[in-house]
Amino acid sequence: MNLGFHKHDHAACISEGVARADALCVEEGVQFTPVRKRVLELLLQAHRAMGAYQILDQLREDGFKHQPPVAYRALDFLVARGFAHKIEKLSAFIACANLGLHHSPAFLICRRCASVAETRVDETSGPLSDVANSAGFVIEKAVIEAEGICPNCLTDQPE
Amino acid sequence: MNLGFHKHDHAACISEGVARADALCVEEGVQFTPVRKRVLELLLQAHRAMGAYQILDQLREDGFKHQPPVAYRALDFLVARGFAHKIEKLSAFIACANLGLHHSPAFLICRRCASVAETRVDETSGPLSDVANSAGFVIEKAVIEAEGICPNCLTDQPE
DNA sequence: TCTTTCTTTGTAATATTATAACATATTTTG
DNA sequence: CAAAATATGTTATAATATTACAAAGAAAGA
Repeated sequence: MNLGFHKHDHAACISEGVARADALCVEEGVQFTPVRKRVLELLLQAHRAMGAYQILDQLREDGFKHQPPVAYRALDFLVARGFAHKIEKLSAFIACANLGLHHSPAFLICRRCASVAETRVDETSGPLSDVANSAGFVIEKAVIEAEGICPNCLTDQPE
Repeated sequence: MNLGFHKHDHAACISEGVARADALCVEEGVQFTPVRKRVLELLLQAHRAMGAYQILDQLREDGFKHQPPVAYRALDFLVARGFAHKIEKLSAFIACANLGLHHSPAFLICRRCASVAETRVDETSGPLSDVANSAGFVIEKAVIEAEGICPNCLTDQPE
């Protein structure tokens, strides 16, 4: 699986992501407004987790309005539709790497270079679901965030 | 597995928890100071996730000093030793349910009654480790927090 | 088209969570 | 005891997030 720990055609990945989100918004009959689009672009461009206030700074530079709710609203929209995810551990946001696929994301966060890779886990099976099922707990959403060292940082230098 | 979604001898669970932490601190040669002990007691007593400022309020009532660092330091201490855990999704803290056992905790968070159950998952196997291993990512710590509805709230009433 | 309704945006104020920095006190170690 | 390490007291502030309400814009029905 492509975990994002390598180089790729980044310009294409931005435009494709935006296009896909655009199409999904049309399908669902929701408005992909300029701020929302711009925030998704910023996240795709950054290709890393960004804090809401970092996004806000960028929006200001772009001439958008820049009070906190502007960023949080756009982020809420993107997260609600699965176009972006919130990394709880970092209080930050990242563009979805599998835009359009309904999925349950899991993240590998490098504590050295702060890169974040998105992967998927099976929600319906696995140890967590087993425990939940036997306890009678109904899981609706799972936050799965692993911290450690990414392959690049492992080989680069000793810590 | 006891997931905490039922009644139990709570007084005993508090005193046992504190005693176990006390013993572990002696073993490791670290100081289980009054604030640290009191914060663990509060968490055990509450039997739910508490925010740092909630803890701070309790400390104030107990006559402890109550600037934010007082709570955060005690919590850092407890978390570092596995006596308590931080629930990232809630920005809150909870006493460890398996105090003394080295383990990788996972949580089931009820979005209706806000109860939090701690369980364990195997760190070394499972889908997440598989993905990490094949990508060459070394996992050091995993945040696993499932949100949903607990058995009590499921049976209690419709949502 | 009109007008009603729903959704989105603008803005100010504030709430919540968390840390930095530095002085002082206490405990442990040699 | 002196030195070093650890823990606490305190002020200030940083970083993250939400509430509340007014205004603007888009969508839907008559």
